[in-house]
Order: sequence, then C-alpha cells, then structure tokens
Amino acid sequence: MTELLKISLPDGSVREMEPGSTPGDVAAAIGPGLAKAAIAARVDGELRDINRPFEGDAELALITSRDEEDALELARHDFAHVLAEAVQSLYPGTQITFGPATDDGFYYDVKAPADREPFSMDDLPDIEEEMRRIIKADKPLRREVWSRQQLIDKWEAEGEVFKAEWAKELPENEELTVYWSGEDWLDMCRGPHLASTGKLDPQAFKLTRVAGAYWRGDQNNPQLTRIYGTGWLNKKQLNAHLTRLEEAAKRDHRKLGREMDLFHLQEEAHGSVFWHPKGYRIWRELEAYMRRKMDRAGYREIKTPQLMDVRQWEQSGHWGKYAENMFAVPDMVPEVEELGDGPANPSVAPDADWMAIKPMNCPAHVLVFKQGITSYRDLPIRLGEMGCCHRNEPHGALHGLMRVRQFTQDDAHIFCTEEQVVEEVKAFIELADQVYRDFGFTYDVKLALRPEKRFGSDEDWDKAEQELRDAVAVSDMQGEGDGKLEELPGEGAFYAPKLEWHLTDAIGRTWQVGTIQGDRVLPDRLDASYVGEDGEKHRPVMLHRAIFGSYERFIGILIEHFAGRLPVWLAPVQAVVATIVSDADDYAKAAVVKLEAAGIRVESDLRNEKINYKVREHSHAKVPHLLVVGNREAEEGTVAIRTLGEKEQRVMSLDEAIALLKAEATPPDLVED
RNA sequence: GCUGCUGUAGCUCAGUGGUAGAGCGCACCCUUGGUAAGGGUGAGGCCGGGAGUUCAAUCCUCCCCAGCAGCACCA
Repeated sequence: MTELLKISLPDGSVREMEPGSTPGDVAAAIGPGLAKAAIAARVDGELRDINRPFEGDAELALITSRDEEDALELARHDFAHVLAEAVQSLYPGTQITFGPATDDGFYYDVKAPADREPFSMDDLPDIEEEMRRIIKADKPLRREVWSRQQLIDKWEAEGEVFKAEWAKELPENEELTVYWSGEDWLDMCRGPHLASTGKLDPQAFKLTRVAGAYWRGDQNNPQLTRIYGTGWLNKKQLNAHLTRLEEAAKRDHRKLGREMDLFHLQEEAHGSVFWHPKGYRIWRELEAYMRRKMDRAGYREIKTPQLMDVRQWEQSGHWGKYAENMFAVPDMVPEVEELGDGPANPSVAPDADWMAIKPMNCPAHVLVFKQGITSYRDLPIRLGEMGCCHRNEPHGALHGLMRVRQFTQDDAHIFCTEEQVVEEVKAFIELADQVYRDFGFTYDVKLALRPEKRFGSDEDWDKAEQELRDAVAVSDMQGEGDGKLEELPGEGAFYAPKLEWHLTDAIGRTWQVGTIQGDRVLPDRLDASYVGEDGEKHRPVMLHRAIFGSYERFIGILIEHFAGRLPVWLAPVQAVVATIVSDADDYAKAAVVKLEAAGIRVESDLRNEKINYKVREHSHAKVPHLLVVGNREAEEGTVAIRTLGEKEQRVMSLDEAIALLKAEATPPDLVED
C-alpha cells in the first residue's frame, strides 16, 4: 500500500491524494467548476502545469483566469510557442530561438530559411491565421523531461543551430524539459504552460510588428527577426488594450504640443525645448503655483550657477562617475580658424581648464549651506531652486518633453539633524499629496532600497531606509492608490534610498515624478556641518526632493493626462470672444477689455468667418470657454458661453460670465472654501 | 548607445533617374453667416547634410545628423 500525498490548500485544509496525481486532480476532487476554471497551479510557490504530477507533499494554490497576472503570463508564453510553431509550419526550414512574454504580449526570435527574405509585416496575417488554426486544434501541451544529449541530438538533426548551441550550454544535472504541442512539434522550455493550445482565446491576440534582433543580443552574432504580438485572456481585454493604444496616440503630447502651439523641438538643439508663448504660459502658472506652495512650506528660493569648475564635480563624485552624461566647457576663448565663409574650426588648448554644466543642483546647494557657520538652532534649512540642469542622455532615450537634455527641476534640499528627518519627510509627503491631488492624480509611493554599488556604511543605510518607512507610516496621504508601500530592492541611488511617487494618469499609465532621498553621503564628501548644542561640529542629513520632477516632463504628463483639455487655471487661453457678425465687433472688444481687467486670459476672434468655423477651430485648440456674441448679445449685454466638451450653450450676462470664469481660473491652492 | 524604420511646403502625406504634387493652414477677394469645415484666387519647397555612381540624383550607393518604435540607460 502506497502512502498518500498530503496537499495543503490556501484555506488551510489538507487533501490526501494518490501518488502521481496532479493539481488538476485536486481541482477535480474539489468540484467540476474549479476543474474547468483551473489553468495552472502554484506548487510550493512555483508556478507549474496543471497536469504535472506532485513529487511529494506540497502546498498548492490553483490558478484560474481570475489570477490575472499569472494567467496572462501563462497565456503570453503559450502564444509565443504557438507563434513559433505557426512560423515553422508555414515556412519549413525556419529556425527558432527564444520567445518570452512581455508587458503586453510576447515575441519570438526566428531566422527565416536561407532561400527566403527575413519576415516582414506582410507575413503577419498569414502567421496569425496559422496560429488560430493551431489554437483551434486544441493541441495538448505535454511536458517531458529530456537529457541534454537528447536535446542536442534533436536540434542538430533538425538543423536548429541556435537551439543546439543553447542546449550545449545547459547544465548537465538539472532537469531539462521540452513541451510537446500535440504529437508533431516541440520546443525546449522550462514551462509552465497551459494544458492545451485550446485554452487560449484565438481572438485575444494580434501580431503587431517585426524588428531585427541579434542572436543573444550581440551584434557580432547573426541577425534574427523578432516577431512581436500583443496577447490577452480574451477579446475584450485585447480590444481594451488596442483602444488604450489609440487613446494614448491621440493624447501624445508631441502631437498636441504642435496642434496647440505650445512648444517645438528641432535638431539644432535636440533634446532641448523651444517653449512658445502658450506653452510657457502653462509653465509660468505651474511655477507660480509651486512657488506659493514652497514659500508656505518654509522653503527659501535660491539660484545657483550653471557652470562650475570640474574640480567641484570631482569632489562631489560626479565627475568620476557620471562624466559621460555631463556637458563640459573649456574655460577659455577657443582658437577659431577662419575658413572664409565656411565653418570655423574651433580648437581648445591642451592645458585648458574645464568647467561643467550642472546635471543637478545638489552640490551648489551644499555650497550655499556651507557659507558662514550654521547652528543647530537654524535647522532645518530648506533651500529651493527652479534649477535648470543639463544631462547628456543617450540619444535613443530622448522623447518629446518626457526625456530631454535640458530641464528645470522644482528642486530643493533640506538640511536637518538626524532627529528632524522623519518629521521633514512627513511634511514633504503631505505637501506632495496636496499637489498631486490638486492636479487630479492618484499615486503609489515606492521605496527604492540600497543598490549594490553605493557609498556609505551599512548602518547609515539601515537608518536612512528605516526613516523613510517610518515617515510614510505616520503621514496622512489621501491621493494614494492601494496604500501599500512597495519596496524596490537595489533601486536606490548610490548615495541614498528614495521614496518615489508614481502617478496614475487618466488612461491608467503610470509616471514616476516626485522623490525624496535621505542622503548622508554628499554632506560628508563636501564637508557640510553645523554646530550642535554641544558646541561640536556635526554632519547634517540632506534630503533631496522634487514634486513635479521637471517642468518639461510634468507638463508633458499634464497634456496627456488631460488630453490637452487643461483645467481653466492652467489653460494658456482661458476664453475666446467670437463674433457672429461684424456689427458685434465693438461689443466683443469691450467684453475682452472687461475680461482682461478681471485677470482672464482672453482673446478675441473678429474674423470674417462663420460661427461654425470658429467653434470648430477653438474647440480643436482646446480653449475651455468660447464666448459667442452676435447682435442679440450686444443688445442685451449677454454672452452665449459654449464650454469645451459640451454641446449646449448657456446665455448669461457678461458680468455673470466674468464671475464664472474668474472662479474657474483660480488656482486650486487659492480657492477659498 | 544598439537594432529596425523614417526624413519631400508651416502641418499630414502622395510621387518620379530628366530639379515636384494633394488636403489642411496662410494671404487676398466674394460672402455678415447663430454653435465642429461657405466659395474663389494666390503665395509658399536647395525633396535632412555631405560624398559617390551617372550625360543627368529628391529618387541608386556610402557616410553623417535628426526623428519614430523597441532595447539598454535614467546618478
């Protein structure tokens, strides 16, 4: 008589199963509904096939499509296999390599047969069709343990040089597995997989594009074709994803920035923004808002140099570590060789002194702190700066306003005693909460912990990390997401752990913007100190912090979050007075004068165009309120207000309209309850 | 920085080995029209930069630059 296996379930119950039974058998024993719904299993924490037998007593959690994260991962991995099978079935002689799941789908790297062009977009419809055929055939996906030699022989026999190369590098002793799809195709794979191809929804995936990729990511290796797809659990999810992509494309800040005449970029200054009057208006409103917030929170604003001698950057540690991202400038007049009308050839003497444009503000803030002698009575000292920084980012990383080479941070550094850290971080957490809520964002806070390469002692890191945890615990946050503090091991800066604010925008994307970091390294390197109660010198803790992150990026996020329809207080043009007939011109002009006097950013549109045309144009320009005036309004002293996004107009007196606009144009921090 | 793709009028894009076209926008004329495109006429381009092949290059080849997508990166 064999001994039964003890399988414990998440609810604490234990089931006794025959040896050789599988998670699927457990599901069936619990009930037919679950047997049908279970698609995979977590056995002792490891995600496994539903039909893989237990190897002993185990803790079991059954996975259904409700466990979305696991289910998606499995489905995408399966889609990748089906993709590879489909390609080989359609184009015999194609070699397969690897095919993992991605954030929204899957890809597979393949090499087309020698007698064929690499695969292109044109091949995708055929491949999709073949994939649907394989899914509909509901081929069982069966796990089998093979020896390494067996794998090598199989791949070599089939001319799969990439797979064979990989198999040869697999460890000798580990259990190596293949997955059969039906009886006629298999791939080397660690698994797990769904029970059969039919578990996939044939309407829940779409092949999206092809790209070149090198074998094992090395450009000295042969080039493969990577076929990308997006994959989901059902058609509804797929459609939602495709709609989200379309919606995101419509909101693209680069497109809206051009259409709304906010800014432009051009190659002569790539990575730096040319702000147009309307775009800079948004900037100025944000800046004024942030100044009010910081003034009230006890910060004092400073302005520090763009250029500092490289020796200063050597001392701070940046020149050694991050020089490749910094712009350096010779501290001399370059020799210029005149070449007629042609280009001048500047040259720099070999003994030139070098200066660097600041990539961050912190060292300069320490230098301000260090002027004179600071008493513990003066702490905390909060130094803020709208700090314009330059970083020479990898060119492939540049992206509209989101990743630029010149940007301005809403930066500040708080110098305080160790005892004051938690209190200061708490105050910052609450300040950030107010700000993000004013813009209608929810957010998650994450804690990035010490990286492998770091400065400072482990004791200091223990302290710094715990301070941030403690501050979060005692803070009052209302705009937050699920309220859990996620910790990210290894993601901190080399000098400090950081709290990061990840905003969620109107269509569910997340953006990292704000941060606060508890730094004990830089004050030490730059020898910052204060005189304590004991009359001795002490090191202050330096808190680096920002809420918008950078104005460029934050404006980019706002444009996409609001799809260009900025709240009235931020809108570059808050209202346009548009005439229906030229007889109303004088009335319109008078209305504009009154609106301007009330502080409204208003323009007039007296052009000889039909009102339909004007409505359309100003709607496209995302002007929040259109004040339409014709003979009737001019006689009655009224305006017909058409608000962006609404079909109906409202007629009211000009004075009422001004009061309404004034109220809406008030920044959220100035609204009196 | 890596891979692929792209670069033609202010914008969105056609097109061709013999120096170019549309729609929108812009200017002017007609039209004074009541809530998302009224009509007409016209101006506007070193076809990203450089080199090569060619009788001839916006088009073919090579190099560079920038943009886009992905990757890597983001102190």
